[in-house]
Amino acid sequence: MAPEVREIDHVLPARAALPAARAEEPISVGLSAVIVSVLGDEPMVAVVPNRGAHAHDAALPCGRFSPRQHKTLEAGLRFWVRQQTGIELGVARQICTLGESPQEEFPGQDPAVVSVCYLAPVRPEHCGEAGDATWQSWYAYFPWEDWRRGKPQCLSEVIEPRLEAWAAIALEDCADNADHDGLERSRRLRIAFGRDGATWDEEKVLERYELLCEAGLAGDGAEVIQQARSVGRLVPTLTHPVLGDHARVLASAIGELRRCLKCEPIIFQLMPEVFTLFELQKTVEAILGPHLHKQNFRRLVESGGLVEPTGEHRLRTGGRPARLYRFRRDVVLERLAPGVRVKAGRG
Amino acid sequence: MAPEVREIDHVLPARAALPAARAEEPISVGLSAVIVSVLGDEPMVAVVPNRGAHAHDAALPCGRFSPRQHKTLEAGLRFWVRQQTGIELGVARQICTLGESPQEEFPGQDPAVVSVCYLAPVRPEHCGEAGDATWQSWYAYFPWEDWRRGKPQCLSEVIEPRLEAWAAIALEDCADNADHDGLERSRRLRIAFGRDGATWDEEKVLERYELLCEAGLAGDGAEVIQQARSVGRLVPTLTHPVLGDHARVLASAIGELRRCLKCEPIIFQLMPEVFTLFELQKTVEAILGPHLHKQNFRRLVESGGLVEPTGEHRLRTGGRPARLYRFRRDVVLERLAPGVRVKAGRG
DNA sequence: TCAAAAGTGTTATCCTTACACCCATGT
DNA sequence: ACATGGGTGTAAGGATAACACTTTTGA
Repeated sequence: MAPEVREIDHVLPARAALPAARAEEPISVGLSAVIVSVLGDEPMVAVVPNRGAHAHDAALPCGRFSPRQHKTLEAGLRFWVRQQTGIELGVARQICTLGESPQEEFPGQDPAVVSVCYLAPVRPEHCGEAGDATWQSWYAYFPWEDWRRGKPQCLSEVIEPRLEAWAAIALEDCADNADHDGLERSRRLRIAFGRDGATWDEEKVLERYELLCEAGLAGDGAEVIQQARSVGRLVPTLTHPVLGDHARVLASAIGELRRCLKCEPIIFQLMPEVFTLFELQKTVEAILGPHLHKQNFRRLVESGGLVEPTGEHRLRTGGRPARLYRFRRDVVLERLAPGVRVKAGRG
Repeated sequence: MAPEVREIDHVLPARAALPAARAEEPISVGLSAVIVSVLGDEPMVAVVPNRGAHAHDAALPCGRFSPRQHKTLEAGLRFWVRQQTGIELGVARQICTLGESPQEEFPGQDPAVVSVCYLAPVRPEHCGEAGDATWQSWYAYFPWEDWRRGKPQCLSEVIEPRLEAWAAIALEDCADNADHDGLERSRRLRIAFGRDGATWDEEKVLERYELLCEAGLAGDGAEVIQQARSVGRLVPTLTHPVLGDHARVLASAIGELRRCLKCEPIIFQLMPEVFTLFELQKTVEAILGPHLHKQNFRRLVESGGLVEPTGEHRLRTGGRPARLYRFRRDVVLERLAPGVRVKAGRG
């Protein structure tokens, strides 16, 4: 073949001459990181102060991908995270790529942005110094996801009634095109929020957040906080700090973490080298909600070959000294989906 | 805030003045689609003729994302797929985003490419006219993944011996830095290919492909085809047609499909509106490999509420007429992970 | 008549769930 | 002493895997 044929061609074999395919169109590629850890039984995410134009209190660590400087997307991510938080990431897994169109008001001025988003678990012992970054409980952003003390108040008292109303309105307004909005809304509600006999699925974090946004209950959030205050009782407000588009990314990341907790040993990337089974359970529960009672959880994890005792013990646990355990790295050779196989649903 | 503050800032809050963050650097964003279907018990992927410089016989349908023309990444994807194959996509799920650095030989000439890749299942009845595209069995690219007739020959006779050798060489060469290459290699081999007592995990398609590439057994492929022929018997060659980087994408997509088959009703996006349980089983087996015998599969899927009988029957099945079934869309309201819960492993 | 596929029924086994109960430490 | 968490045993229940067997068609 002729030498002037360009590498790019194997990715774009056909119709490269169409206007849609001009290379000159400037696109910038962003990288964002959801850096999670569990500190003192609380699931945390690293956020950095936001200096942008929007009324967001904080943002996820992020930056622009520069192919000249970084060989891979992940290398770029590590660079920005190191820069902004001082954290040296271990593993990072891609969760999604979002496209954001340029603002209508300033056409041609902003390059369009595509954001590649990552989930990066960090052990608690590496969370000490984090530069400008701070750790924030992720339930501060999504209080309805926190079932550790039973069903959250804000769900029953604020979210559910208002979502029902929102679905009902749609039913009246467009009763004719049923499968489009009306029926769809209440159906989505049932699925995402476990209404009406359906079960709450802790993995559907993004679905729930998107419904709340559509219903005006999350997103910019101002309206909701007022609503919550007007109830007159102590009601958790929805979305204290505002993350803007990054809230969607955080929601995806939480969902993904909850999902893969069950079939991969990813939980051990959030644990210190040695730990007690109780600590492990608390960490799992921080992420998923309460699930198993002690005895069964222990059996599950020990007889499942996920952990092995170190022989050491930990004193001052509040009770009897506890055996210390470590992750048994060989599980991945023996079992097929070596996660914490807690059953989705109550426990 | 001042009006000249740009929208982009909320994505890039910090250190925007660093050289790494220049907006002028040209990056092009590609979109690729792995369009899968199951035609006559064979899992297929849509490929288009490759007009590029490389010796690839074909490529996945793909194109460049143009934010001016398409509101979202998915809209862009649909555009290119329609253009190149005539197929109107139903659902499409993102599977990964790959970064590809510019070629060293032509510095500054090629804009760097980031590819966002999608998996799109298509029903067999929509596969008739596909423009320039053709349907290719995905096992043509990855014959070692096809366990429908037992363990594939090419695995035992070509791949396994050569991979073992490849791992052994590394062990000798660098016996000192054990955890880096040597031990790593044989460990990865065990995990990906189920060697040495470990079980074959059908979901690890990408891991296997990457190992084969590293070992020189896949990728450009020429060497392997020679090897396979030299055996003298009828041995399936590895990677007949060559897809270049798109093979990685295809591998990811197959893995993802196999994964989510088990916990989502995605299989029904590959089935016609009505079908027999046998057809359903054949489709599942085409994707995963053989797993359950008939009776248990039927019970699983029927008592699991995934399907409901239509009341109709299909004649000329080769045997007794079979009941026709349809997908019960309400499962998603009742069950938590409503997939075809076939156990990973033999059946 | 036979092969092939559709169906029915039953049993053994494993895994999960749930409950009851004892142990060791710090306050 | 008692609260708190650590740790053991065991029985009930449900889901799955494996088996054997009958039915109905087309060639």
